[in-house]
Order: sequence, then C-alpha cells, then structure tokens
Amino acid sequence: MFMGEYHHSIDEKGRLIIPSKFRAELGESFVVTRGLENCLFVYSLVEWNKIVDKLKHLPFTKKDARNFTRFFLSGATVSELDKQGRVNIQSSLKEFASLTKDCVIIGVNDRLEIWSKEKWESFFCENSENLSDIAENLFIGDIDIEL
Amino acid sequence: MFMGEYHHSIDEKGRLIIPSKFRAELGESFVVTRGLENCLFVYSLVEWNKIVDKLKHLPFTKKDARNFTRFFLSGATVSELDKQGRVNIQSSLKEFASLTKDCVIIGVNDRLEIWSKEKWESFFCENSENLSDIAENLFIGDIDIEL
DNA sequence: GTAGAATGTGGGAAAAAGTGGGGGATTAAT
DNA sequence: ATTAATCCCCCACTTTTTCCCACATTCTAC
Repeated sequence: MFMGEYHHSIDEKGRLIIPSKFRAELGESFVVTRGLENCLFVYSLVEWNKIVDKLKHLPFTKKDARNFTRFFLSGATVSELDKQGRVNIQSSLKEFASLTKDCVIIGVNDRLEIWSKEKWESFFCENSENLSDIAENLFIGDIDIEL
Repeated sequence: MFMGEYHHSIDEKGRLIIPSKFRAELGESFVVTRGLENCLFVYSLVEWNKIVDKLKHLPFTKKDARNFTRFFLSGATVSELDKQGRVNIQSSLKEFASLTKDCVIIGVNDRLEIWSKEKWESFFCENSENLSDIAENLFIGDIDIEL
C-alpha cells in the first residue's frame, strides 16, 4: 500500500522522480492519468486493469459512457522508469496538473498522486479546517468504514 | 488498447500524423469514419468488422437503425499510412470534423478519435465537471456504475 | 566520522518522431 | 492531346524523446 508525502521537482524535459519507496510496488510499467482535483493518478498495471475492465463494458452508443471513457483513457499513458527512477510526464498531463517545477508525490492507498506544490498546499489548507467535519460525515450514510 | 492524447497538425495536403505509439496496433490498413460529437473515429480492421457485424444485425425496418448505419458507413474509408506515418483525411471528413490546422488525436479503448483542437477543448471544458462526479463513483470500487 | 551504497538532479548525444515541400505518376476534365 | 488536380513517394529539416553518463546529495554500516 502506498503512503507518505515526497517533494521533488520536475525538470525541463518533463522528468519526475518516483520516490524509491514506491518503485517496487509500482512495478516495471504503470499508468499515469488525469485524476480528480487537478492532480495526476498513478496506478500499477494491476489496479489500472481493474478500472479498465469496468470501462470496457460500457457501450459507445451511450453518450455518458463515451464521454467518461474519453476523459479517462485520453489522459492515460503507460510509463516506465528510466535508470534514475524517473517518469516522463506528457505535456498534456503536465498542463492539466499545472506542474511547473515543484511537485508533491503522495501515496494514497492503491495509487500515487502527483500534485503541483501550490495546488497541494492550497488544497491542504482549505481542507484541514474541515477535516473533522469530513471525518464525521464519513460515518453517515450507508457506507460503513472501519478504521 | 489505445490511450493517450497527442497534438498534431494537419497539413495543406490533408495529411495527419498518427502518433507512433498507435501505429502497431492499428495495423497496415484501418478505417476512418465519421464519429459522434463531430470527431472522427479510427478503427483497426478487426475492430471495424466487429462493429459492422453488430450493425448488420440491426433491423433495417427501424428508422433509427437505418439512419445510424448510413451515417456510420457512408463516411468510412479504408486508409493506410504513408512512409512518414501519416494518414490522408478525405476532404468530406475534414469538413465534418472541422479540421483546419491543430488536431488532437486521442486513444479511446478500441478506437482512435481525431478532434479539432478547438472542439476538443470546448468539449473537455464543458464536460469535466460532470465527469468528475461520475469518476468519483468509479473509484469507490465495488459500486456498480450506471450510465 | 568515514566509506561506500543508494538516491536524486542535470545535461549531452544519438535516435526516433514529426513537419513541410518537391516532383513524378495517375486520373480526370477540357 | 493538353492541362489541371490529386495522390504517393522521397528527401531535408526540426523537434522531441530516449539513453547514457557525471555529479551531488542522502543514507547506512562500520
């Protein structure tokens, strides 16, 4: 399981270090794609395939299905690490996540997330106040979460 | 499986690069046709035949079925790449998809889509909000997606 | 602490990918 | 038959990507 927060910088060629603690679990090839809240998601192939399996059964004749598949797959790239442990971030993804220089890579359970430092900090500030509220709501509703 | 987003330009002769990552999977010959939302669809022959098969089984007595088949088949051309990896886009298709200069080529599962840059961007903006709602459900895991 | 290994950073060079245009061959129109 | 238009194929060039190496920094073991 992925966890932890790491700060690294993306260089001019679009290369970003994947912290060594994550490399073994990610595997040789993995998938980088658009995530939610303007960050990028990184999945191991195993986790990725679970998601894709669901998408494959959506009919292209349904508009919502088409749109969602477009969004999700168009952002995705299978990537590998270079010998220095870096991944190449495609420019469309770099733009999407506003990655310029300083990045934050966090481990979130079954995936990694790549944030621009600015977005991460503002996200963190905005939400830290509400965290106790959010926690409270987690237990409301039909979903039982055991912590 | 096709995925990823690439930006290229169509030249005065109507030639458009197919990103090299897609070429092997597309095969020597492939089919370009009118798609939905004013983009073009590109299928390998194998995938194309699957679709044609499905269309064959639609009852021609139903008006919608007739119209859809017309739309889909009348625009279709079998194409090949030139030695530089480019495909020639027929002027009727170019017009249909409003392709002038800047194009976006995206991989969507079993097909490629060719968009004019403007249309893709406005499509993307319009939908990104709704999409993250849908996306959210997908990431929860075992919940069935209804579209 | 010090040495050696592992990790992180930057940049050069070669290879691959993408772009534009010339020119010959085929086809169509006059 | 001549002209025009289109389609290919080829060449030259630019940009991007990939691979490799050198070096800085951090970590670890002794």
